[in-house]
This record gives sequence, structure tokens and C-alpha cells, in this order.
Amino acid sequence: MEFADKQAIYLQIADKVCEFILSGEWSDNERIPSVREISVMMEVNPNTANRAYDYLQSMGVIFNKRGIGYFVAENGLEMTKQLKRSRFLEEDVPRFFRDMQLLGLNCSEVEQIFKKSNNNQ
Amino acid sequence: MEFADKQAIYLQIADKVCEFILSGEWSDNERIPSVREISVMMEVNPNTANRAYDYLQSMGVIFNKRGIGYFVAENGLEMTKQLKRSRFLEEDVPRFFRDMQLLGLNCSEVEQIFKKSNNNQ
Amino acid sequence: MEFADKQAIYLQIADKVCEFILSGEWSDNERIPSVREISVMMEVNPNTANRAYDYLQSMGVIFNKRGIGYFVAENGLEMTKQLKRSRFLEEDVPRFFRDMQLLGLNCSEVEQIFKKSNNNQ
Amino acid sequence: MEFADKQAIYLQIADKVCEFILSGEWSDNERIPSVREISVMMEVNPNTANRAYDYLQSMGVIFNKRGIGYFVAENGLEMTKQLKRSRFLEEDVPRFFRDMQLLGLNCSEVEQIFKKSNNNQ
DNA sequence: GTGGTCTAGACCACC
DNA sequence: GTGGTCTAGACCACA
Repeated sequence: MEFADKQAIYLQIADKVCEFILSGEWSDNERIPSVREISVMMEVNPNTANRAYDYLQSMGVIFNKRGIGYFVAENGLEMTKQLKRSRFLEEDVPRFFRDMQLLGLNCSEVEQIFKKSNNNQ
Repeated sequence: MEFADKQAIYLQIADKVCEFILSGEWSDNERIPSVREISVMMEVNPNTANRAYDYLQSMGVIFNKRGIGYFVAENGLEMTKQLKRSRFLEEDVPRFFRDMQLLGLNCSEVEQIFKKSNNNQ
Repeated sequence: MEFADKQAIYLQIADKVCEFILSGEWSDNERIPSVREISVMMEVNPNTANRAYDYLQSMGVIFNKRGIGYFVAENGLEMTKQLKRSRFLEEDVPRFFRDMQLLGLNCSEVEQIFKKSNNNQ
Repeated sequence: MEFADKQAIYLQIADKVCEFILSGEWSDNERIPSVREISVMMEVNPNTANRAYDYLQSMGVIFNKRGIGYFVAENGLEMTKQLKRSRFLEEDVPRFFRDMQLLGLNCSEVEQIFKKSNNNQ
């Protein structure tokens, strides 16, 4: 039934950072907004932004230079892709197909419904 | 029960109950395990099991007869299907396709990977 | 010259927890003090204690059960030993021998000095 | 046990300077690289290099002549040795033996491991 | 200017 | 009772 909790803000920020990296907007070794800057951009407390960066750093996606700022890791794009990919294939995909089966749907039906709803928007 | 999991335990239980209903294991109007029984089955605190049933009752999936026990609702299967279906199509599916795109995968690739991993199990 | 910074409090707490585990005081799967309890024991803000536990959890040394508390991980002792051991052998030991050499000391001299100073205490 | 924060850059520089002195590469009263030169060598901000020299000067390891440059102190080698020695014996050595004991290792084992890893390099 | 840490206090969901 | 998160504000070391 997927009664998903709303995600913590710091994880939402982390997620967005990952998307920027995945989309190529931020490249490997490139400097990213400072903690304070992103806290303004995202309209959250600097501590919360800091926590997001802390988390991403522990994941190896970004790193910081003392007194300078945060940077996308050397292999940040690859890192991010791997993290998201493994999570997607190991968690989201199996659940997706399981739910599909439970609901008595098949792949092409879902795809059609999805495309139709996209057109309506 | 996955205590370290992200999802609340009572929601994990509710999820399983729904699956039993969807899979036909528990039919409309059929009696389901008591709070105490299911708390033993799932190895959780009875309060937690109680909360799961509370939640399902509030959603109209099950109901109880005082002093007797809990039962799948008159239209429990339909109810469950609708809940899951709407959630699936409105939240899971869009996220699924979005992630797929971000990772540079397409539908058939994902399906292949999934089926392959299933065979290996 | 080893101008070491004083360590962050939350890391000092994490360190102490590791020592309790290494010394066998806290065994695998055993419950450890709650965040609030240890914050009182250590005389720090609960947030700081929480951060220490968070860190240890991310290292796989401890885990928590929702609403219940924190526990030493399944393989917590082994985990802790490995972490400490690798850090010791890869960082502390090389530096130790390098410093020893720079100071023109040898192993047995150092050991003697250490033992003598211990006796004096 | 990733408890070791990365050391401040200016302290890392100071450390290297001390090693040059201890190893005899730079002798008492000998001129050492200018702040600007060393900032280039170490690829750091000149301010940072300056801070390292400041620190070493305050410790009596080096001194400067206005408009000319920095020099190893009259008794720079002895000074450095003493500083390092006291720190080594009073802090590093006790910690070393304590960690060794916690990990269930003894002196000769550690020495063997260290030498073996050195040969492999 | 940068990040890092700590405190205080609050609210929440959960067991 | 438990942990998790967020805010606000402060101070520090560092570049």
C-alpha cells in the first residue's frame, strides 16, 4: 500500500543535488553552492543544508576543502549514478513489478496509462 | 519485521494485510487474525499491531465486531485494490519513469534486468 | 609535530562507545543507553549524543529499532575491531615508526620509557 | 574509526617544515623558502603558508628578518626535537600502547606487520 | 568568506 | 518512553 512517509528535508535536498549531478548541471570537481547559499536557495535552516551535504559527503558524492567550499567528487557522476541505480534496481523495480502484479496490470498497460496522463497535463 | 527499515512497522503490517487480501488469501467478510495473534506472528508489540488494524479500519479495508475480532470489509478487496491502484498510478508510476529517465534506462531494459535477477534467485 | 586538534565531542562519545564494545562491556545485539540517557551520562546536549549514535550507525557498529532504542550491531564487535584495527595499522603505526625514526629512538627504548613512566604514576 | 579529522592545512605545512629540520635538510640559521615560495610548493593560499610560519615562529623553531626572509632558529634543530619528543612520548606513545592493547596486539606483532607492509611498497 | 560543532528548545511519529 | 528532524543562534577554526 506504500504509505510512504514524507521524506526528511535534508534528504530531499540531497536528492536534488544528485539530480543536478545526474543531469550534468554540476560536473565532477566543480564547486557547488556553499552551505549558506543553498540554505537560502532551498529556504531551509543552514544546519539542515549542512546535514544534507554531510550526508552526501559520507556517500562519496561530494567533498569539501577546508574554508573553501564543497565540490562534486572526482567521480561524482559515476558515484551518484551507481547509488541511484542500485537503489532503483534493487528496491524500486522489484516493488514496482510486485505491485503491478498484485493489481493485475501489465507493463504496457501501465505505460499507456502513464503516457495518457502525461498528455492530459 | 524489518525494524531497521525506513517504513513504520505498523505500516509494514498494514501492507502485508493488504497483500493477503489482494492475493485472495483473505476474502471479504472473512475473519482475520486477532491483534494478539498477529502481534505474535509478526513479532511486534501488540500496540503496534493494534495501530495497524486501526489504520486499516479507518481506511475502510477491515472492520471489527466488539469482542469477536477483525474482519475484511464487505467490499474489502475492491477497497484495497482502489487504494493501492490510485497510489500506484499517481505516485509510484511517475516516479518510476522519472528515475528511469534520469538513469538513462528504458522500459524493456529494466524489465530484462528484473527478469534476469528473478531467475537467479 | 602532531599539532592535533581536540576532537569533536560527538566523536569522543563514539570513541567511548567503541571502547565499551571492544572491551566486551557491551555485546553484539545488546541494547545500549538511549540517546537521552547517554547525553546525561556524558553531560552533553541530546543532539550531540544523537549525532554520535548516528555516526556509529552509519559505520555499521550499532543500529536502532524504531521507538525502542539502539543496539550493538549483529557483528558489532568484529565491525569495531576492523575499523579500529585498520585505522591503527594504516595511520597510527606508520606515523609512530616515522616519528620514532625522526627522533632517533628505537622500539625498545620507547617501550622502556613508556613502562618507566607508567610505574611512576 | 574515521574519527581523525583532517588536520588543518597550516599545521600540515608546519609539520613538513619540522621534518625538513629534523632530517637535517634545513640546518640552524639556514634560510628557508619564502612564504610565497612555499605557498607555491605546497599549492596553498599564501595566507595559509604565512600562518604556518607564524606558528613556527611563535614556537621558536624559525625566525624572520624583515625584508629578507625566514630562517631556522639558532637552536632550531634542538627546539624541534624537544617539541616533537615531548609530544611523542607524552601523547602518542601512551595512546599507541593503549590502542595496541584494545586490539589485542603486541609490540612485535605490530612491528612485523609494519615491516611487511613496508616491503610490499 | 568557508564549513564544523554545540546548545537549546521544539515538534513529530512511533513503540 | 524511544529516535528523528528542524530551527535558531552562537562560537570556532580555517583560507
